Amino acid sequence: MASLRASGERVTATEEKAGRVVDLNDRSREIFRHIVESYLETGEPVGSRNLSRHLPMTLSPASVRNVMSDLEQLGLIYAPHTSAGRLPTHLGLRLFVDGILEVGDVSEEERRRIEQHVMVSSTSKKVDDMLAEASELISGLSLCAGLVLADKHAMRLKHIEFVQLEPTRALVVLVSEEGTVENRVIKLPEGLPPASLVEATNYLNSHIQGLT
DNA sequence: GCTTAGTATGCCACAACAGC
DNA sequence: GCTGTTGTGGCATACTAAGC
Repeated sequence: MASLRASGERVTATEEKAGRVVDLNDRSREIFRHIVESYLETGEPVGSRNLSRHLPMTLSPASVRNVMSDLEQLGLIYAPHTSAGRLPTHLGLRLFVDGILEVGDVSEEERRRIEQHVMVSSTSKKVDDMLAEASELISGLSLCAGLVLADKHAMRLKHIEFVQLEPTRALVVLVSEEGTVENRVIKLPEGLPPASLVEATNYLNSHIQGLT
């Protein structure tokens, strides 16, 4: 399985597959990129039909399936079951992230553009808008997917809300003083009366303001 | 629990195109 | 003209979710 480098160092099966990925044509790369990006966005399997609709080039679902089949053989994607779409494998995600990291150093010009853009944005916009714009800017400069994370340690709470989804699940909505909103789904103890959530909401809102 | 609709894949046949 | 490659469409099948 493992081949040998010129230096005699062994190449793992993973590295070997990664090398074969380089041989993929632009279309296969584009499809792989869409699968990973869609997965990162929704967490759901990506189907050939949906993919064919959203691809920049015109390809039928069957053609997309053929490419998907190649990507599956390379171990980059897999199907959770026969009638589901495809998900990126650990190897696929690894290669995708490596691809992002290997875009290269940011040039002085690019750095200046980013800083200038963020400075302008920060004076007039909400954090969510700034993050979206920063992601767009990075994506534009790198020609890859852009991923931007905000520092959550500094988030100071302004308001909290519990929304019961099911008897044992609730959605927690956290609003920060900066205006950012975060959602979390939590498990509830069985038999918890709905009034308890209202009580918890009122209690927390009177005690958490300004806390991290 | 059963039925139905929607969506997905695999397989096959066919068409278009390029290379010989 | 023949052959191989690539792309497309159609059909059968599988699975999930929703409705009854």
